[in-house]
Amino acid sequence: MYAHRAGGLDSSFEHPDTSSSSSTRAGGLDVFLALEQIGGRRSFARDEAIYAESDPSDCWYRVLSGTVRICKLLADGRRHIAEFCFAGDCFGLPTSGVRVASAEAVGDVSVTRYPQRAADRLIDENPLLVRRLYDRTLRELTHAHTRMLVLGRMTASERVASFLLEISERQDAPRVLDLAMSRSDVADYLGLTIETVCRVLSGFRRDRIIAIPTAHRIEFHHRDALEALCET
Amino acid sequence: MYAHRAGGLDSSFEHPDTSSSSSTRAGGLDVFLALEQIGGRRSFARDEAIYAESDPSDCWYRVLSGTVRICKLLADGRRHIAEFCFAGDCFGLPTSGVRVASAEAVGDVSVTRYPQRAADRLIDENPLLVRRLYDRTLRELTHAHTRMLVLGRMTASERVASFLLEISERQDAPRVLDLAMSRSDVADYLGLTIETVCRVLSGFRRDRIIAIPTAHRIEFHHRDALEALCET
DNA sequence: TGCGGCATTTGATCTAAGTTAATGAGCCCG
DNA sequence: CGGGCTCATTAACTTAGATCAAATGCCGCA
Repeated sequence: MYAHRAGGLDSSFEHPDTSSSSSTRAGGLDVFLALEQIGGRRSFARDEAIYAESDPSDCWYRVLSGTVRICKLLADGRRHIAEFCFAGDCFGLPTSGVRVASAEAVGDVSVTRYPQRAADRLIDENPLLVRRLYDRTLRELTHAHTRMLVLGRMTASERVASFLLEISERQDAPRVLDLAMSRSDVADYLGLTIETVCRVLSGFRRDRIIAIPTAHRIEFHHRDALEALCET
Repeated sequence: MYAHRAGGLDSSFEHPDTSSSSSTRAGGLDVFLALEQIGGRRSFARDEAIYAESDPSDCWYRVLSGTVRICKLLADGRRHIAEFCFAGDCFGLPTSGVRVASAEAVGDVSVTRYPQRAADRLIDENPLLVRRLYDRTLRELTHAHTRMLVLGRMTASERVASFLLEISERQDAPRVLDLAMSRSDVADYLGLTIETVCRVLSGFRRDRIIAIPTAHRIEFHHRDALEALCET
């Protein structure tokens, strides 16, 4: 349930963990290295927009450092965060010519930017690359399905527990958690309000399941209690 | 908002609408025709399982006729429907060796079944096929993001309105809607209860936005009112 | 045509989470 | 070092939607 690591926008090019038996090299050419060549580095400050909804979509990105949030807005300002992207994660892959969500820097962020045209050419030339991107996207889709279950059917406590475990697994730190994002980001990711997120976290702390030394640091005392909460 | 057609598990092989400039033919071989060759036909009765969660995943499917639901369950029986698949839609594409959701026939259903091994071989030989599957999966991911917004941030009325419009667009019938699925399926798709779905539909009927001649048939009288409800 | 069973609808409460509001804790900058 | 931010937390109250309960309607079948 909470094992999102393989599902999200993660998995670096360098450490593919797909079931594909294909080698990374094709005719002596490292296709992923080639992809790195065409990417340019960009930096964004906290809360800066990387792209906005309805922008033309002519490139995609990979996070080098920091955290990115992918957001969708309703007309009245309600916000939903579709995904958080950490170092190694890709985002903004093209589904049409126009962005269907915005991307913003949670803190200071640096990314590699891949122009669509050049990446497309590379993709057309390198079947392995498509295969890799395809496998990655299928895993993202699995993650999306898990998130739908969370948003559609889980209680506030279950959502927060699954969030803590998900982020912890993606950060690969089982005992402690550094949250780059605000309570408001967490709430919009989980379909809750800030206040509910706070109340649930305080509840977990009262029950000695976690400690919260500072607002953005969580220590796990009874990880099993959190795991029990989001058992499928 | 409600324009899910391009997003879902739809788009037949015959009518690709991707931005890929590649032709369907490679060296005179129609790769999609080849894919059809390796598929075997299967039929399932109403409520029959096509596969179950945690089953080994050694094939995938394409709907020929009828409607399929993709479900995930929580330990205590809470259910979520990740997707409805109609004629032409694919489902059960492999993300790992094990099913992460179950697939069930909503009514009587017939499908084409593609053995994983043979399809994989075909995919390794035909870069165009991966490219097509990749594009399709990216569109599914976009649809999944829209669904997350619906589940995370929309009210009951907005969810039901977006559902009616989504299904109507996928069925390509703008004035009338035949729902293959029960109220319970709709509720589990939208993260609501049966009763709430009924109440919202009754409300729409009271407001003369729709008519409900039979429980499984909806007529649109003021489509614009539904569209206004789920304006992003 | 009438009967049984299931799905749907409607109504009456209940409650989890939202809303509103007040307070507290960092933290940046002068 | 201290004042004024913003963000987080806590508490009081409200509400949308869930739950519980009771018709109602519809369809297959004898």
